[in-house]
Amino acid sequence: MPWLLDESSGKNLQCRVLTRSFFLPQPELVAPALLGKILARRHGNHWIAGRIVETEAYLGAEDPAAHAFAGKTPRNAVLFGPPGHAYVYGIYGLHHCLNVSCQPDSIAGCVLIRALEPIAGIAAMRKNRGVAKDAALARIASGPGKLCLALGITRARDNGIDLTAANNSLCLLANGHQRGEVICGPRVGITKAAHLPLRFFLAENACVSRQ
DNA sequence: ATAAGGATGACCT
DNA sequence: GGTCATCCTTATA
Repeated sequence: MPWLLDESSGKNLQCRVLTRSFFLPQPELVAPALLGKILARRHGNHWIAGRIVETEAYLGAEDPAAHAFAGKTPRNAVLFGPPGHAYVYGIYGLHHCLNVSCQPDSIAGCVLIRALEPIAGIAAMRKNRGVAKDAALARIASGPGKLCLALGITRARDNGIDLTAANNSLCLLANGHQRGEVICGPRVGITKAAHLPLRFFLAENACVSRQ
């Protein structure tokens, strides 16, 4: 049971790792459920962590915008594996994006983590991003590429990691935090199936990737 | 062997 | 709001 120091409130947060069954339902159910949960990177005894404030659901064969749509390939194999694992891919040659696999083994589906509200290791996040020591908190991890850079997430290091094991260097945690109102809307940056309301974010949260 | 095209972010106006 | 930097996977020949 990890404890995280919330650097904003000064309080210690007792957390539990999310279970495999959390990720068993369809992505459109898991995506909103992940809002308010914590994505944590551990280097030995040191934690970098943030609360998830924005997600998107990507389905399987019925979703033309999903990487799994064209079938299983070496790149997207994690999506067809067991739930609760990290699918990390490079985009535009410049950025990485982090997804969590959903649904039972052999059924594709995932949730894209799009934005975090920094909780712990905030100085390290700023350093990883290459921004000033006093750069705005709300802009540190307010996008899928930004949060991967802030937490040092890459395909080479993290693709396929089990996010439901607290001992792993990357994992997903929950604490008793009560999240705010969830808003649903169209996904960002895609051209296919762009009308589907599969993006979820916390209302009036400054850390989402756009208003 | 080669070509096409992204689930983005930073910086400019 | 527009431009551009720039890499890897995939499909086709």
